[in-house]
Formats: sequence, C-alpha cells, structure tokens
Amino acid sequence: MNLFAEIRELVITCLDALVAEGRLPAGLNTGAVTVEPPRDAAHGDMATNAAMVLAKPSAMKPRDIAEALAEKLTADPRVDMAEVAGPGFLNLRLAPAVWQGIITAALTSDGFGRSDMGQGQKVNVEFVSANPTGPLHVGHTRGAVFGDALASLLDFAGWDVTREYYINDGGAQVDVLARSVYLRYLEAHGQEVAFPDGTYPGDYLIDTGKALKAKVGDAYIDQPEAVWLDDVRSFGTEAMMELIRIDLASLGVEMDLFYSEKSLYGTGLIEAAIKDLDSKGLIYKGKLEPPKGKVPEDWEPREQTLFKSTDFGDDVDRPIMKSDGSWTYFAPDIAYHYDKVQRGYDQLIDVFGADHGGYVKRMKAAVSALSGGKVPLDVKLAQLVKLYKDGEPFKMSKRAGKFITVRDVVDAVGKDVTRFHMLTRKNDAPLDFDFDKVTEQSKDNPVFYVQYAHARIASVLRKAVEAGIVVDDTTLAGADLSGLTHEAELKVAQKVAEFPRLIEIAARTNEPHRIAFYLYEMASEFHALWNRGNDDTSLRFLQDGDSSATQSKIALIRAVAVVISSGLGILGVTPADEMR
RNA sequence: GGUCCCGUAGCUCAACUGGAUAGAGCACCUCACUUCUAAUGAGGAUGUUGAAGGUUCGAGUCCUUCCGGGAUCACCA
Repeated sequence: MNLFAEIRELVITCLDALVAEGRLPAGLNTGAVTVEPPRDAAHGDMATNAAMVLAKPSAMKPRDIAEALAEKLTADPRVDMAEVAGPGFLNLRLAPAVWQGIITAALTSDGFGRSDMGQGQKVNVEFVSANPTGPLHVGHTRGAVFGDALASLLDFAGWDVTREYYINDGGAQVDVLARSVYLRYLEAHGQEVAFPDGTYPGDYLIDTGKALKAKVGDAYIDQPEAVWLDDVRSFGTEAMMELIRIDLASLGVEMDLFYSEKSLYGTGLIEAAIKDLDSKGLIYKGKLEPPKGKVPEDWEPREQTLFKSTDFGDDVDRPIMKSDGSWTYFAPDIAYHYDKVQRGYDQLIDVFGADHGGYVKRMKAAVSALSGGKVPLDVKLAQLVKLYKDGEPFKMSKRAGKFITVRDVVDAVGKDVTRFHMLTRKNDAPLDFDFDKVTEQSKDNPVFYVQYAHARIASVLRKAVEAGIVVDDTTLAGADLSGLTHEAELKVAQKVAEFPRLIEIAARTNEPHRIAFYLYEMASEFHALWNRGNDDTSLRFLQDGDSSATQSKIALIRAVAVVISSGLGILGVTPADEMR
C-alpha cells in the first residue's frame, strides 16, 4: 500500500466533489496532480500541486482552488490540516493514526513495499555477458551488481523477471582463448612457451592447460590447429564459464539463463531474424560513407549487407554481413534479441559497459524493427569504475594478464560492501572505488551505517525478550500504537511510509541506487531517534515496567528493521543482527 | 569531426523525471556516553547548479549554442 497514492486518490475524489458542486469546471484533466513529500518537513507531511496545475485549465486563481480543496480534504479523518502555501501548494498534515497504521501495515503485510505496478509483465534483464575468455574483472562488477539489483527491484515491484547472460562464444576471441589454452597445454607437457601478441597470457589458464592434458593426454602435441581448435575452444569456453559462474556466485548473482551465441549458428535463427527485417524492407546491399572528420587510415569503400537502422534513429546504417559474406557481430546479436522477442517478453533491458555506448542506438533500432515497436528495449550503461588504493589510482593491464578480478575485490572487502558501494552511484556516473575507504567501519561508510541501524534494532529486540516482552510481529501489530504521537517517533514512521513509494519510483526509473540513498536516510532517522532517548527517557524503546508502551515502540523500530532488511535484500546485501 | 554520458558547497555525491529558501556525508569548530552498542547524535559555515540565451505560474532538471572532462566511431567481438 502506497500511502501517497492513497492520499492522491483522496485529492482526486475531493476535486470530483468540487466539480459536482459546480465549484470547479467539469472535464479537467487531473493526470498532472501529484502528492509528494515536501522538500522541507516544516511544510507538512505531504504536499499537492493540484491547485497550480488546474489553475490555468479552469481559469481560476490557484489560491481559490487550493482553499476549496483544503475545505474538502480536512473533512476526511485522515487529514488533520490542509494549508495553502507558496504559489499555491496545498500542504497536508495527516493524523497520527495514519502513521500508526503504516507501522501495522509494515508488520503484517507480506512483503511491505511490494508493488503490483509491473502487473506481472515479463521483463528480461541481460547483464554481465562478459566474453568467456577469463575470470570477471572489476569492470564487470558494477554491471553485475547493478543488473542483479535492478532485477530484484523489478521483481519486488511486480514484474516477472528473467536474469540472463549472453555468452559471446561465437567470435574470434574464443579462438584466441583456444590458442592460449593450447599454449598452456604444451606448457603442462613440459614445453617452454612464449605468449605472442594476440594471446591471453594470464595465469588463470595454467590450470585449464593441465586439465586439457588430463583429458586428452598428448593427442594434440605437434598437431595442426585444424585438429584441435574446435575441441580446445569448447573446452576452454566451458572452463571459463565455470570460473565466471563462481565469480558471479561470490557476488551473490544467480542467472536464470545462460544463452550461447554459438547456439545461434546453424539453427537458422540468424537467417530468420534477418529475413524478418528483410521482409520489412530494412536490409540492403550498399557502401557506407567513411566516418565524418576522422577517416581510418586503411579505409576503403566496401559493399556490405546493411541494416537500415537510420529508420529508427541511428546515425548510420549498420553492416550485418562482411564483404566476404560472413556475419558481423551485430547479426547474431540481432538474432539473439529476435529470440528474446519471440520468447514473449513485454520489455527488454540490456546492461552494457560504458565502452559499448556506441552500440545502444543500433540495438534499440533492431529491437524496435523486430518487434514492430511493441517491445521496448532499455539499455542501461554501467560507467567505469576507477580503482584506488592508498589514494593512488590502481592500473590494470590486460595485456600483461595482470588485472584485478571480481574475486580479488570480494576477497578484500566482502560481498556486502562491494554491492552496496557499487549501488551508491547512478549507473551512468563514473564511480571511485577506494579499497581503504570502503572497508572502513565508520559513518563515512554508508554500508556500515545502515547495517549498524539494523543491528541496533536487533539488539533492542534481544533486550526486550530478556525483559519478558513479546516481540513477534503479529503481537506487535496488534499492540495499541496510539501512544506513538511524539513528532520524533512520527518522523520515523513517515520515513517508513515512504518505502513503498520509493520502490515504485526506483522501479519506474530503473534506478536501484535510490534504494541505497533511502536506506541511508532511514538509518539516519533511526539513529537520531535513538539518541533522543539520551535526553528524553520517554523516547527510549524499553520502558521499564510499562510493557504496553514498550511494545508500541518496539513495533515502530521493528517496522524500521523490516524496511531496512527488505531494502538491503533488493540490493543483495545481508542485514546484520549484530556488529562486533 | 559525429554520437552518447558527465559537470551541483573546498572534497565525494543527492535532489522523488518541472515544484517552495538546491540538500547529505567528509573535512573544520562546539556540545552530549554511571544509559537499549558513542561504529551514534545535536548545533555551527559553505553555492552565479560550467556559461549564455529560450520555453512557463515555476528550470539543477526540458530546448538551442558554446566551454571543460570521459567513452565510442566501417570487413573487432
């Protein structure tokens, strides 16, 4: 239940009543009417812009509308006060019983904050999709964490979510992998090997080379590439995907589906997808102009098979077939998205690294063309992560096979810290990741701040149990909450009430980072209330000898714990019950 | 040169997709633990939101043009 939506309903009802009484003209569009928390809490609990957005269409003064509306609203028992302010805002103060009701709702509803706004629509979230040529490195971490949290968020908001990983196992890079594994295989047989340019020199392939030796013995020694390439390629790819699965698991990411690019070949799916586009008149043979301004040195016009992506907002048409007749990378990608559309998703989301930004328009164009504009594709770019250690930038070199892996990061700072920190930035803004700062256990570090709030609540609950108070949620929800009227307590309840609304905003904008910021604010409100208890003993959660008052206060902080736990759950962070 | 992203307090970032006097944390100063965990809280200062125009009741947010930073740019995936 979203309280803001509920009050908005009330506002609309009151407007309708005014229309019925002839105090407002009929036929007004109330779509732009919003009910929001005011930026400044002093203005009240909620504010509506109704008077301002309706002033022009009704040819009335905002203040007149606002005053009439205020009169109607205050007749409702939920509204204690409605006051016209500023240019025509209507500030509302709600009855304490409303906030007390929120606490009950948080304790009794199955998944407080869950929304049905997704209406069970099927959404596919594709993320990570790193090449199967080695373990995941830090660059992939952000996309992995972001995609996973976004998927959880959409699930929480009522979508039917599939988490999917596209394995790029069909291109030249897996041949490079195969050759690199082969070198490690020779090495396992005692040969001296060198890693020329265009091979992967990383240590992680040593074991793969040994494993290959264990499997095929010396069968591939001194054999031409044609003999072993296919087998070593699939052997190597399998091994790398196994590594990647482990890396993902260490981040708490579990895919529903791994989809192989290779599986697209030879099944006719690529041909079918291209044929679909061709039937829409979007495939033609032609030559592209050189890129404007900066012509590559070896540029020469070539006749290629092109997709008319400019019809869908792209800058140039894109090649799907090389001049030698083989597919470009784009072709299987079109087929893959074609398959996703065929599988009946209502909505597709791709999470790309920032270096794939140039790919967004053509992919959107393809999906738009393939689905007849019916299936929206949203592409989220995960910007780069800059690593720091001791305040110094940390460089990686893929060339030397030296790079920081996901596991290095998780081993150093832990899954929870990694995930939370990665989610404290908008996905399209660059992010600094300082190994020293993120492990610091202080207020500087939002993870610990939020965790600490949850742990404090758990601690109070333990003390309450020792004092013989019954603290299960059902009992607490049934407790008499009418004593919770102090503004400090109501403030906390109000923050709890924002959670369902926040979930819907975060889901609508595909921005899980909003949850991280909300949780920080929620924790802050809680810590503030806790410390008020130092000065004012009536605000302490455990009230000696007054089990009824204690129960109502415990109910309040249990509601906070429910929200923190639930929000952290979406981010994939474990709520802590104690921190020692 | 084209395209995309970013530019907000000394630093790191928010700002509920167009709402009120642009907010937090860090750093700096003052204060609060015989108490449910001080890993916390209360208070104090900080702004031409990169610049200039435009749209309207109202702009950090939308449009245009610049400036600065990053990413990317045809037979690479």
